[in-house]
Amino acid sequence: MDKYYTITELTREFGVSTRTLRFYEDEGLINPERRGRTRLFRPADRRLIQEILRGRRIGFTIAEIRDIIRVYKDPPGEIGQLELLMTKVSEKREELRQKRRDIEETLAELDNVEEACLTRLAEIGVGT
Amino acid sequence: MDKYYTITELTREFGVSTRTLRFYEDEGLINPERRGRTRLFRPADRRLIQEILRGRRIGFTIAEIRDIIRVYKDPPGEIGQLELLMTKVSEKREELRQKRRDIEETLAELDNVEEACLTRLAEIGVGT
DNA sequence: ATTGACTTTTACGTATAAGTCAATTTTTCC
DNA sequence: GGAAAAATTGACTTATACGTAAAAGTCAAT
Repeated sequence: MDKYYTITELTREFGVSTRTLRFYEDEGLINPERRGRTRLFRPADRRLIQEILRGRRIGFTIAEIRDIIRVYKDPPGEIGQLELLMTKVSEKREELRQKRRDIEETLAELDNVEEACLTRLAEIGVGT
Repeated sequence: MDKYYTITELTREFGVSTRTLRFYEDEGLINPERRGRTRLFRPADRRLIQEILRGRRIGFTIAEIRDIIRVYKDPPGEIGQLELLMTKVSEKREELRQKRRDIEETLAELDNVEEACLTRLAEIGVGT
């Protein structure tokens, strides 16, 4: 049987527009099959879209996401390319760790904001 | 004495341009003092800039950063406003937690990418 | 064969968050 | 006090990631 998805099924599941998925195809991130002109998304495409959106949430650019995806499909054969890629991977890793720290700190700050709100609410609530 | 910083000191420290800091001022995120027309940044401004850049790294928009900053300066007096803010805080918290999960997963993936590279390198290395 | 819901392509438009440039002040330093 | 360095402003430009509109094509069901 080999299940496939229509474009709108996926837009609904992931909360994106058809334009977005077609854009990702134009950018070479996904390559759904076709029946006539209509795109047929396979489970593999669906998983890829999940990855793309995850990258997007983290703030990767399309180009960066493309780089990462490409390695899975087809790790480069040239030593220079491989080393370049590994350097990039290291950089990304550092960047992500920094982001994680940023997130931790901001989460702590949100706690403060919330507390300030509660205090203020209490002040107002008592007075009335 | 009360130390203050010039705009270029801060641009160097944080790796942003003067235009960026002025942009943040235009957007109402910071309010450095002036001596004549020249901006004088106090430690408080500096800390604020750190926060702004942290927010930026995480991917917050200027508007969102402004919202968060505003609460510190001046928590709103209206109950409705406070409740609205707390709702936003909750949403942000969820968003950040999602982002943290995304980061964890992507870090794990980068490990795989790296391993694929190493494997490939070994393959090539042995053959030559 | 028509309706309705969906999908396609192409092309141009838009918002965000700055970056760039150039022309002036302003400050600093000797 | 005058040159050099630094800072300011306004206007314009840029890149990314889609949005939107138009004009057809597709398909299943009535």
